[in-house]
Amino acid sequence: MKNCPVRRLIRSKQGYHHGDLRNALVNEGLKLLEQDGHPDFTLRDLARRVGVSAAAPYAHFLDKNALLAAIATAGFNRLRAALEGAIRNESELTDQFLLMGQAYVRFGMDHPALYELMFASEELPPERDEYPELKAAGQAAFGALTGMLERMQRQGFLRPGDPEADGLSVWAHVHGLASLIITGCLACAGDPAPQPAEVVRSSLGILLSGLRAPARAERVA
Amino acid sequence: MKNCPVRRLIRSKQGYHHGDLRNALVNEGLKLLEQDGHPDFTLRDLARRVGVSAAAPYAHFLDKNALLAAIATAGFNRLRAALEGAIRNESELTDQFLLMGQAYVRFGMDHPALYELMFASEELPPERDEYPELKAAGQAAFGALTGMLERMQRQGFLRPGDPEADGLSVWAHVHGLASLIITGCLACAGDPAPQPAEVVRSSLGILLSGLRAPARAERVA
DNA sequence: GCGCAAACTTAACGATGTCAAGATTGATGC
DNA sequence: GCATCAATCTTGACATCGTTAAGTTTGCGC
Repeated sequence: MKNCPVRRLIRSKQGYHHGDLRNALVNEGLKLLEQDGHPDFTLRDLARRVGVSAAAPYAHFLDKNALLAAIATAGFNRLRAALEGAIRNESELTDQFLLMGQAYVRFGMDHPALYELMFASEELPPERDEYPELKAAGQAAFGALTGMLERMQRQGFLRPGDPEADGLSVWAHVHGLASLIITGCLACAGDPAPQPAEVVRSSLGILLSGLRAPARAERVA
Repeated sequence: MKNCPVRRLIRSKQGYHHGDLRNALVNEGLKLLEQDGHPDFTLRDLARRVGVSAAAPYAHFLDKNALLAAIATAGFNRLRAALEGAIRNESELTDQFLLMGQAYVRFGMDHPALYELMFASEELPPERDEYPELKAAGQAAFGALTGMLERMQRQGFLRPGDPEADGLSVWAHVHGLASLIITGCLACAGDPAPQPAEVVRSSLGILLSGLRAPARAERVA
């Protein structure tokens, strides 16, 4: 970002100074998550792949956790893009709920390691305020959900309600689906193992019914 | 289990042989998860607390992962007990859905570290067949959900359907809620931060509406 | 062109999971 | 009652990890 690191990278290729190590680490981290499917990689290995020493990352990240937070931030940005892309050029507002829900779960299935990292509170502490960019990226992705819900409510495809509250329901639902699928729990829940795509479709159908039905009075305290 | 380890424990207190190290490790692990709130503890520290050397656990567990699987198994047993206990002595079938759903999420909130471990696929590999007892305990907990749904369907409180398919929807939903709360994502999703109990109640209400509504024809392929 | 601060390397530290080798013990067969 | 054996535990070691301190290299502003 600052001082045009790309130019420096081109100029001094493979010199003592890498030039754009920060982005290189994040990108290589994303690549590494993609290829071996589990979110526990080694800082040393990552540095090795980028071609720097094991201590070099500490010039750009306070911690290994800070690097993980940067990778997770990139993950939330990609998730938001996936959600928005799923309903782009889709004029039928009715279908957008299922399309976006399916896109969410598919993102988790396609990038399980990245997805797990994004929601791992072991490494990324629950006080996500520690990483403002991560928090903002997560909120932006969530905004794609609530935005879609708000449009559907306004057009009468859903019962009127607080888009943020309903968004949390939808988020929890699709996140739960993705998480159960990734952790292999869904495969244990039936014999024969349920088909993920089928479970997602029927499950989203149930939730959509609930979001269409008029809000009912609470029954249980 | 075999050879009545408890009697041996009483007899030879603190000798060279511990007597019931396997259970002691699991129980101390549960206690450790409870007290420091994050699921990454050290095998050496656990052994230290139980009063044995760092290598002693390897007489009872192939791996650190195998020990974690045993702890997670105990966690699923406790979860099932919590779910069943939530609707015990509850004659009103109508309320059981919300009661059990709330009990599920509360279990996650009350035991975040244990809950995270139970669903961490980093340590516990997605092929959970590797740990048959863990798989069985998870299925049993899931059975508490489907059993409740089946009773409600039979009594006409829910629209008829496949209890297992509906159970997966409910499981995904409450798991998603618990996971978002534990990881701190829910706290980031609003300003001011939404109250977990309130989100859970309204969210379960929406899902319940969907499970009551007659199944609709699919609209989207 | 000089100097300085940022970006890197090397070397080391403590801690971790794990293993091989040996010590200790309870239980079993005679 | 005693030797034996397998299970259980300890000791000591190994490679690897995240992280830090100290020194080296380099680009950039003056």
